[in-house]
Amino acid sequence: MRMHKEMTNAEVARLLRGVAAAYEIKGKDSPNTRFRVIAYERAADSIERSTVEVKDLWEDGKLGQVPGIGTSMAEYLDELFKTGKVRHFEKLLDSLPEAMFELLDIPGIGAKRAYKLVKELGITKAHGASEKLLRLAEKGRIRTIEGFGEQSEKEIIDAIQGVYRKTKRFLLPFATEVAENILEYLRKNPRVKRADPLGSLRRCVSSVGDVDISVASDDPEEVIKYFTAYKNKSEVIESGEHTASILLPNGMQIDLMVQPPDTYGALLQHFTGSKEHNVALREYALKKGMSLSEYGIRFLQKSKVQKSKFKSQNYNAKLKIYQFADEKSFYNSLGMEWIPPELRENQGEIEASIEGELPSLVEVEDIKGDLHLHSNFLKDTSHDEGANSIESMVEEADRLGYEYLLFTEHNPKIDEQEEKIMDVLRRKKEYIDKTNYSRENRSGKRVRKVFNGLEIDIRPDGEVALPDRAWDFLDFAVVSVHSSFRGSRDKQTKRILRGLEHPKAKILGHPTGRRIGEREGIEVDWGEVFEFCKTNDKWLEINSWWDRLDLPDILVCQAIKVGVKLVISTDSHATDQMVLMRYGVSVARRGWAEKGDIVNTLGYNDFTKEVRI
DNA sequence: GCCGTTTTCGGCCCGACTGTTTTCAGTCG
Repeated sequence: MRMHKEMTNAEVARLLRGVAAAYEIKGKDSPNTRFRVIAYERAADSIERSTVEVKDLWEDGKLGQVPGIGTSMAEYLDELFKTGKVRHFEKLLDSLPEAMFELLDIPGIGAKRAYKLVKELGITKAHGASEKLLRLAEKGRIRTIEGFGEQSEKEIIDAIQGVYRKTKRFLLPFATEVAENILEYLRKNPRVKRADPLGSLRRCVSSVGDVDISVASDDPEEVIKYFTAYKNKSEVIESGEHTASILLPNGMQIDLMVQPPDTYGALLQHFTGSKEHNVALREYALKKGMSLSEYGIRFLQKSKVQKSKFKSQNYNAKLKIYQFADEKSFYNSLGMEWIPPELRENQGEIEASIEGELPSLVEVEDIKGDLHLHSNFLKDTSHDEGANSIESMVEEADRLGYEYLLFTEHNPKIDEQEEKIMDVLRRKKEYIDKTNYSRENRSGKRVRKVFNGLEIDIRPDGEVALPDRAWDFLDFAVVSVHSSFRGSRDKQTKRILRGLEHPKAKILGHPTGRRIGEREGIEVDWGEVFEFCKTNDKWLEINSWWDRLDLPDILVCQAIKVGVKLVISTDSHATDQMVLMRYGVSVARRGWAEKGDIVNTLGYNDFTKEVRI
């Protein structure tokens, strides 16, 4: 396995997984090996999930912040980043065939099987090891190895071929919409008592692999029959007693699980995850003498918990397990508050829940205005024009119950003559002033204000793409990066801070610039940007656009800790996109945001005080 | 090797599935 100084998180994680595999094979005799392997795997998971580069943390002397990295691991990483290698790891890895490590990527093959396959089949070249394995499998060579058979040979073939196929992930808004159609269909059946999304979809992770759904019903057979009869499917993959899977024409797999209403709570809890949340929850319960599973809670003999708390619960004497109809009673029985699914990532929510200090998360209903809207009023803008009129977007805002809006068409192309730019912006201001006047008086019931803004490019050097005197036409504006996404952290940080210089540059739009599945965002010293925003009253946007969802949840969490104010906006380019606000809200919730952290939850009067215009 | 609301020592999540197994090992989520 290659090591070098500039290792990314993914590479470090891969290295640690390799070390875990090596220990699994070499340390058979030592009783502690099992846990050492787990420790390395946990550290790898933790590093892979971290949005901050571990190398940067190391430079700042903050390696200890990463969960799962203790004194030994920190010393090894220190050696790795300093010298480009870890002698201890090299010694361990060099004594094993290099080819086995590539096989670890194949589902169903772990350390032991990878080692055995490579040894028995004499695969020596590390590069292309899985292709070689595939060819040998197709020749029927694997079934001859002790511990393998025809079945496992076939599985290995499927798995290797599948590696190159099954990588597709779906964006949250898309998966949610598909799932909701199916949930709606299921709920129409009178035998369905409850139907819920599970897994990453329920936790509102920004992209999801497959869609899992659970149903509470006393008649699983009937529900499965009904589910597999869903019209908009391309095939039924599997249909059993309690579970079934269908495939949709777009390639999305929908897995269904049916359970009786009495035991539905533990099931919902278990399959909502995350894995890390569940592991931490079970470890906590274990210390109190309780064992948790998808079936309920079982008491260990040494348990000191008062079982009186459980009196109201269903006790299944045969299975010796307490069963739960809903999640709330499950968590409550552990002495905890119910934890919103968005928080279940083992990021401190368990501790907060025990202390009764869970945040009161922001909700869609709290939002009082949309601050990023593209109408079709301006032509020849630097990027996409909106599809609909200001009027139609204002009508939609009324329907959504908003009290104010900010129109933020892209700035006019900068190479136009300055007088021309001034002209169109003057016309827009006059139009909005006029419209507001008539609407406020006519409505009678509620004041609704339309603010005049723009979304202005921050150019590579940090200058904004607008003539200085044009700012006078605007109430306040969004500034955003739309180009030059590479570039050093230092340069990009300076660029952002300069872009926010003007007092009316109030909001930093889609701050990282990422497009999920397309490109990474810009590299920025977020700590510095957060401090700047806090001191200078700038707001960071959580953009609800389906493949942006930007700020990402983890940065939301960090920003809030510093005390930075955020806004949630849709970046709508058409009227029917304004309902996408819920996805921005879900990002905020995953970042532990409360109503008070989000500026556009303020009513009109408080908002104008906050924006100071 | 990590970690602390019983612990700085002594623990370490839980169950399903699969295969080659006559009682368990490996892998996964």
